[in-house]
Amino acid sequence: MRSVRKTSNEMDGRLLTAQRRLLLNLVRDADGHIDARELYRRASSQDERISLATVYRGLRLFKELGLVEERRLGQVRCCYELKRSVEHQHLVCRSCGKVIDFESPLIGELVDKVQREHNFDITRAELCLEGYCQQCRDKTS
Amino acid sequence: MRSVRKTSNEMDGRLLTAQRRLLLNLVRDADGHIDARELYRRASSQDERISLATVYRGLRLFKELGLVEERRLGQVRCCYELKRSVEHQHLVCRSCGKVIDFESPLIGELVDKVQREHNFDITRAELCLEGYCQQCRDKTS
DNA sequence: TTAAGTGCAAAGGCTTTGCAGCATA
DNA sequence: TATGCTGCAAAGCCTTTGCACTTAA
Repeated sequence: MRSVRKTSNEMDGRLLTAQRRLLLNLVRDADGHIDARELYRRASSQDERISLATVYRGLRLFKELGLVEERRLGQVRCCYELKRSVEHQHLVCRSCGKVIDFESPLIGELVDKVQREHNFDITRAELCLEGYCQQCRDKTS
Repeated sequence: MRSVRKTSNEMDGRLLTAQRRLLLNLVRDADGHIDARELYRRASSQDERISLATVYRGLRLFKELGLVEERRLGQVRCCYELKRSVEHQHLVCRSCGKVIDFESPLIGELVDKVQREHNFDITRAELCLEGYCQQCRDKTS
């Protein structure tokens, strides 16, 4: 196994091994919305010896380091995506499964308001809107 | 097994058996935010012969009939609650696990805006805010 | 040399399913 | 009687863990 010098302190003293680098790259390339199983499938095609345990351990580490975020889309399983600087939310088509990212200042307003009204210190806001996209509506009508 | 005449068409031709009535009552009494395991625990204390399979089958049926809603709070497991007429969202304390329901007109505004901008027909909005409540902040400071 | 990371297989949760028996219409 | 519902146990997922081996500092 070859490991790679960590680029900065982003790995916080942990090793950026070949497996972890591969996983991070795949999460990045997936542009959000990849789940553990699919990540394993893609990783296997580039490194057939990688194990599912390594995928799960990697994802947990990335979460802990704040590199990757875990989100739930609709009622399905967890998806992972690279953490970005701008907060965003998800819009999911219940028919074709397409996921659209969006952001809105209304979320911030809402968070502020709820914080004040309920005396909470809010650290995370996760909104998932579900419905049907234009194309899917066209198909069924 | 004793079953009960369905009160209206809310069971849509399905039987409102003693088990299902018990489960619905328990979900109602829990006032939202009960998970399958806890529901089974409480149901068992009133009917020790009830099985976990019946709980899961009941919950699935209630969901299909639109009597009960399944929600995810934070990154933990699914919770179930009676469907209410007014849409509401959840605020969860990461420390003590307390769940507060809230509603806000900003959600509706946001949904409208996203619908227009992305040409979606939005059928469901699920927002989960996480953070720390006043009491938990007081304790740790 | 020591600590960390990996693959493999086994074990853990949670949830669903097959089946035989029971209850209800 | 025919259909639907139940309990039980087994099986299915997804995820975590124990262990021996490998790698990197």
